[in-house]
Amino acid sequence: MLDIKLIRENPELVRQGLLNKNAKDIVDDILATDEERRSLILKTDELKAKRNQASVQIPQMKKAGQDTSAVFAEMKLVGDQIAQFDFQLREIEEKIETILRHTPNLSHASVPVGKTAEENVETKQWLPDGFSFQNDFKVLDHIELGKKLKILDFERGTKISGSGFPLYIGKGATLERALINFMLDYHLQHHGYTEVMPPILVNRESMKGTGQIPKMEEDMYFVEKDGLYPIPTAEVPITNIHRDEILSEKELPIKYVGYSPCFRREAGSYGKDSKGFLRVHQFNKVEMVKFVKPETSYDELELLVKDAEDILHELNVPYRLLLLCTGDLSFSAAKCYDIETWSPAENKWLEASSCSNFEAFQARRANIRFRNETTKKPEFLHTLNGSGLATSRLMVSILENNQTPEGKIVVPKVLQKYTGFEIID
RNA sequence: GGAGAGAUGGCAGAGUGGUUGAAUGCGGCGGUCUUGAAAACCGUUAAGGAUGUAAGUCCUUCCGGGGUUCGAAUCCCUGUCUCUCCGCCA
Repeated sequence: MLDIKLIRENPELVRQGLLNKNAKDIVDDILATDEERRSLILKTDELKAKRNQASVQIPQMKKAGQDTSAVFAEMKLVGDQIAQFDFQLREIEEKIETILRHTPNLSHASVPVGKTAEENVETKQWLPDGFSFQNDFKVLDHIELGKKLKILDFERGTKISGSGFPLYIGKGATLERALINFMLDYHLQHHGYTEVMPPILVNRESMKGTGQIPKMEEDMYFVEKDGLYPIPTAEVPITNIHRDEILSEKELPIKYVGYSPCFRREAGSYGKDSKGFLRVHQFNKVEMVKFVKPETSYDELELLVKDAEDILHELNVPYRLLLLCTGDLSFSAAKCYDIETWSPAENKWLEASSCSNFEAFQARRANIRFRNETTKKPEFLHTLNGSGLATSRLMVSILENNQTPEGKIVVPKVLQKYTGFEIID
């Protein structure tokens, strides 16, 4: 959520920021409504002060044996008026709230201005030793490999649940589990995170806190009977760990890493890019979430990206780093790097991680603060998160890049102690 | 799922209609004492909003929503959550 004070004090800055993010310009609407709100507050506060004064006087009058009926009559009227103004005020505040909740975060000054993904900036490409974009043999895609080696069964997954629900079998399931464990362990041992295993059904407040709701409500699964949402990412429960809390400055930064399955409806995306693992309704992800002091959040973002990259170095997976342009940034993000891994069969880069700084946007929505030791006042902290990483697309790259001309898969060295086997054949 | 109890400040915990934004304890912060620390003692310590250059002034908030009343932490209705017992159960 944007800070209404920022809109009040820097309307043109906000206007330009929203334009950069391809978002609706809500500035004038907000300013007018806010004006209305404040004048109403002025009126009600005055009446309430009057009522409070009477409340002090009445007991005194009673004690003195004076007649209070005139005051009662007057205060009755005052009370009715207060009720009326309060009702109006609530409507206005709801209006402001609704607008703000539907308004995306502004991007950071270092983010390139652009309309679409075309204008994202590739900032880095990392290729393993001996890697080549050309192969001397015909590479199979992950679906063919999965079928041939009996490690992935998309047809049966469809039978069990529907399309987009992959079934891992045999060494495929083991490899997936190995990958998750390796990533978790690596972040714990090398990057100083605290492991969490969060609930994977969350309530509406939590979904609002991180910004999936109301804007992206249609893309979310929903268990109507209990009012719970299967999480689209562990970012939701993990960020909400500290919802409505005031943390001490000493505790920061707090860094959590956690594995969870992720559920996304994302309807209306069939055909292109939707086969196999490329777009699924359920996938596994190791997620990193940080709660940090505002002045450190951009340094922490760079570290977060590095943490994700380290995993790919260890796995020896070719990847590139993209700095998203303003128009391609997600709703809540102020700055975001995507990490894309190479798929030789698709002959393209696949997004496997997204590392974002949300600044105070989520913290304001979820009311996550820390007490500034100098001023002694609570302030909104900054939240960040990044996939470290999502397994499904990463699995595409691992399978395809590690296949032999005979169609076998060589398990990456670092995963072997987790899988217990070196080759899938 | 059934029955009962409860939800108050950073935490614990009083308060059952009128200077109660809220006793008390703990914790935090500042000070006295001390070479320093601890202990002891003294003081201080909620959040949000409106207004104002500021000092300040005012308003709101005792789980959420609604009601009764001149006035609600306190009474009534309702929702949510927590705990205890029973049932079911990986």
